[in-house]
Amino acid sequence: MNNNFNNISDAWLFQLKTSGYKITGPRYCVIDILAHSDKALTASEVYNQAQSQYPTIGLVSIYRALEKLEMLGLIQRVHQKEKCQAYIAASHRHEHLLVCHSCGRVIFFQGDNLNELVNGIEKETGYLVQEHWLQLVGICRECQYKH
Amino acid sequence: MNNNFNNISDAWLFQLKTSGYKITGPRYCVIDILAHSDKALTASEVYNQAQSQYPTIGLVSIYRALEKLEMLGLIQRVHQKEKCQAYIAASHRHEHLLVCHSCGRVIFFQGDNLNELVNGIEKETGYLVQEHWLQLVGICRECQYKH
DNA sequence: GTGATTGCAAAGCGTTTGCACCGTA
DNA sequence: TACGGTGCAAACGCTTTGCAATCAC
Repeated sequence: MNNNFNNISDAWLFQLKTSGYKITGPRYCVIDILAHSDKALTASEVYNQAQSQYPTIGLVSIYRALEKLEMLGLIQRVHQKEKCQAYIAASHRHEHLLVCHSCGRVIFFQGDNLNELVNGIEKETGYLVQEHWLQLVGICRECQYKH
Repeated sequence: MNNNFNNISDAWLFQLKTSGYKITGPRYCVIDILAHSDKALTASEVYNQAQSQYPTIGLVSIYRALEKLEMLGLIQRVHQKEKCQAYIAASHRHEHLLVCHSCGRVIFFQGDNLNELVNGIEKETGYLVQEHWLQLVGICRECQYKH
């Protein structure tokens, strides 16, 4: 296993290792899948994809790998109306999500400026606002042309 | 049972009735609890509160009542990091949520203007943005003074 | 009276835990 | 070699379903 960061997977593996965890087959497999997915995946979706490249993998290992990757800030949950248990590679910068309602593809965007809004709301309500959570839902280019 | 709309409960009961559903004890009870709560409540939280005023109520009836109230647009889910199964009275106007991270109290606010941001993102990404979802998390005035 | 609604019990589903075995470092 | 990680099976908690009894209209 090399440590030149040709891609996200390697960076994740490195961070796993330097955090004191071992690099194992199941973890490698989960990382490979999530680092290259542009759709948020649930544990069982990862499981299904994983079985072709690691047939003996157990669903439990997926759950445990997801837990660690989330703890390390490498993946994040995507909340949707129907379900909130899907994970996607986390963004390092301050970014927000745009989810395709049809195919589930996720992209990140920056550039919201909510400071003014937030300040006004703090004055109005007395709340101290700690974080904001903005997510757009729409239809991606490909799905628009499918219909 | 009267139909003058002294409060939210009555409006909800009226809408239930005019939508063809019967007004029953369990439904009345769930409506009474949710229409007067400023915190998002899960099914089992509603259940716990309900038992004092309707001791024979079943958890299943709570689930079925919540389902109908959500369908009618009278309540809505509140998404939080840990859990996304809690309901609160829905806002009619275009409003967003501000949730207290400490006590769970929810208030609504208006006045976001994301049109500019959304237009820019549509051009940039090719996505057609259908809805946006903005939620603030903070600490309410009371909880700030508790510590 | 009639059909919708209820509450119980059981099933269902996704997730977590206990444990003996295995594999990385 | 040591101990963290694995996979199986079982437990768990939340939610849904089947069904006979009940209740609103």
